[in-house]
Amino acid sequence: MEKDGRSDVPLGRRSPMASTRVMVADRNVITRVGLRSILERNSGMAVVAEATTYESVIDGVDEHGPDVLIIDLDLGDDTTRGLKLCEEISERYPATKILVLANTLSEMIVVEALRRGANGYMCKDEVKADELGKGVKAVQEGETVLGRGVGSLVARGLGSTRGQHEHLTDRELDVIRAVAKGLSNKQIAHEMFVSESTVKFHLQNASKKLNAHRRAEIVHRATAAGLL
Amino acid sequence: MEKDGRSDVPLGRRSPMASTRVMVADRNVITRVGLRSILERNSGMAVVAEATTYESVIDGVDEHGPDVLIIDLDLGDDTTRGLKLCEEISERYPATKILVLANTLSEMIVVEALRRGANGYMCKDEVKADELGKGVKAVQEGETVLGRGVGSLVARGLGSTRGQHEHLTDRELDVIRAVAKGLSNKQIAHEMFVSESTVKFHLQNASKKLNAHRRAEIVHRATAAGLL
DNA sequence: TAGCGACCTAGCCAAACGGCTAGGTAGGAG
DNA sequence: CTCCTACCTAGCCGTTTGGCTAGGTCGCTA
Repeated sequence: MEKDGRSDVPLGRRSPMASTRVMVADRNVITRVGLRSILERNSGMAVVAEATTYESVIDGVDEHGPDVLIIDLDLGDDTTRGLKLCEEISERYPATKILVLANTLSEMIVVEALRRGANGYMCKDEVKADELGKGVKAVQEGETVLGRGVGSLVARGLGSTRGQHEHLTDRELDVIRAVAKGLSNKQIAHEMFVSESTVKFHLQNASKKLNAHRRAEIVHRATAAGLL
Repeated sequence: MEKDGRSDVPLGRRSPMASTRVMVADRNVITRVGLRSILERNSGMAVVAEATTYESVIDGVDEHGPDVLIIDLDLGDDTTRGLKLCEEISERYPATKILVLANTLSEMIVVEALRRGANGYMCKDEVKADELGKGVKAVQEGETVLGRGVGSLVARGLGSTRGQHEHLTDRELDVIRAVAKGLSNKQIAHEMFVSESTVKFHLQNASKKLNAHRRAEIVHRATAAGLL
């Protein structure tokens, strides 16, 4: 990506009267440019900063104090960091509203993001152009926005499971990643310097949290949830 | 998406002298707008058509006969259809070059796409803005373009495995999908109206093709390859 | 006609897994 | 201090796997 992972930009040449100052955090250039086009051209907003790495998001928010931060939680190889970022920003910069713009739709990620301070959640592949501007405006005004498909997903999840998946621990994630590589419990134990029993223990716990009963399913669900 | 999955657009108001006419097929509005911005603004190209579904791609190519088709193979829930599309277009419309623009990077998909007539392969998250224009121009001129990371991926794959993964059969895919759901061989057998032996048979074959040794790894690899 | 690929079936055996019970430690929060 | 969480370990037992060999039928193509 960009040399320092961040790029400042002259603000709103298209809309000098822009009422909303937004910052975009996404590793994908095409998406950044697309968002800028859509928001500046149609909604009279100004994209005042961009970021492509976890590190640079905070800096950007601090420097430019945007009204809304549009962020793809997956800025590296660990979506968990994106969630932590939500938490940090919503605490330290409450004036900046957060609109998550995700590639994939995972109930777990949605509720986690919302719980940690995100004000909205939309899915890139579902959203229409005009919904973006409306969504940004809505979160800026304090509303909580759930894009197409997201709302029903959450509702379905709450109804069926009463919202307990209480996120996997670091250790459990480690084990799952090893399982995905095709390792046996014995091999994983050796790799992690613990006993085979411990590996089975973590796997059992992960099974319950993910509501899976076989390691293949665990891998599948964890992948779908973007935890891998 | 759009009502009919396709939207024609007035061509190249920014560059009346546009030398390259490109068509964009991607379900994601943001990406479509972003590509348009990048290509028309910086490279003097014209995006003459867009498509968001498999069905509408052929129509678009047929009507507009673009020089280059930029396509995300994942236009629905079955990447395989994207591959078939490559084949069909490269056969029926040899004048239109195909540049695949993928979200994820999978050696298997890359070589399959190239084998079926794609002229280039780039990864959305890796590509830089200026590389897009250059890439489009290059494929238009008959070159084969592999974006950042793609080239080394393919090279690594060819060197290590001599390029044989000879794609999974329908049946194997069915079994793998069932495995991902956490079903046992017995359950899968019952669901597919075959014997448990058959399930094991397909799984064994899939294992060899994917170079995996445990079902969890099979699921993981198949997922990574976008076959799920 | 022979050959090939995709599909289906059977049986064997050691290894791996899942599900459980029943312990243990260390650190943080109330 | 006590509760709670994350972490670690042990053993048991029935089931499920992985890997193998050795067959079979279709339908297509050379």
